[in-house]
Amino acid sequence: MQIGQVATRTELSLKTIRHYDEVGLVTPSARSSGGFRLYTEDDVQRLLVIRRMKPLGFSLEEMRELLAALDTIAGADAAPDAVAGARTVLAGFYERAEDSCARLRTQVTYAEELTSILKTHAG
Amino acid sequence: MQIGQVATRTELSLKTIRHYDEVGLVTPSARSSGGFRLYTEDDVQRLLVIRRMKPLGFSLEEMRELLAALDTIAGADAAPDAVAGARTVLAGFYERAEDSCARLRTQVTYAEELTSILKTHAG
DNA sequence: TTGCTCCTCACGTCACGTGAGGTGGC
DNA sequence: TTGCTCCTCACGTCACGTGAGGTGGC
Repeated sequence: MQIGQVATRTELSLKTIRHYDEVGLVTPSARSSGGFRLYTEDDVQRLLVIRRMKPLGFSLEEMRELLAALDTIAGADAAPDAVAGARTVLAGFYERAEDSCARLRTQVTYAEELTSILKTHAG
Repeated sequence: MQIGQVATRTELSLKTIRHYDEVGLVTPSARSSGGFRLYTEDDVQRLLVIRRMKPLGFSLEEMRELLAALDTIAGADAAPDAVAGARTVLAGFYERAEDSCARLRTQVTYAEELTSILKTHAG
């Protein structure tokens, strides 16, 4: 799948998808002979997970760590030590994710309040 | 009120508050003879409104417009034309605010899903 | 006078956006 | 060959963050 189709499916911009490649967050599984990025279905799924993860406020580098830890746990060939380390990493992210959820819920409340204020004044 | 106290009350950083001054979003009502920024209670309220407005995803420039429009409508000395214009501006922002609210609600759902995934894997 | 707060540059950063100029591929 | 998609620089942008070096004010 070429980058344009991926952009349509994920609703991310071409530049964002290229940026994620540059920083090593989502590297296309292959390149065409002419250098075109070629994405698999799994690559697209990874981009969709990232898109959903964005509101949690992690940096791209942190999301890379988080996804790597999830991959380690999911992988059947991981060493027990690595799996334990990954679980510890995820525990840290879980704490932060809980905080982010709380913050997001507060933000929704505020956003709704302000929206209703705008409604009463809009003409 | 000095900037430090304002930062404590609003939970914004000193640099953020200074930045809002630089771009003309919230200008302190006065300066001390030595150049210290001095904020009134109204200034702080304005900062708090901005803080609540941030999740709606407007740029600082747009927030400036929005607050100016609200001021125009609230002001008793505004010309009818100006008030009508302000209402039109607010109507536009209201549309966008509704979209942002919908987006935020979706994001909360996603964030909660991901958080529960992290919980099941964290150790 | 000491200590804490504040000031203004100036440069850095994060996550992209925006062209410029060129090439791939059906 | 045409037209659309894609490529890599390189620089810009938005909303701040980070020191550096200096000063205000109780």
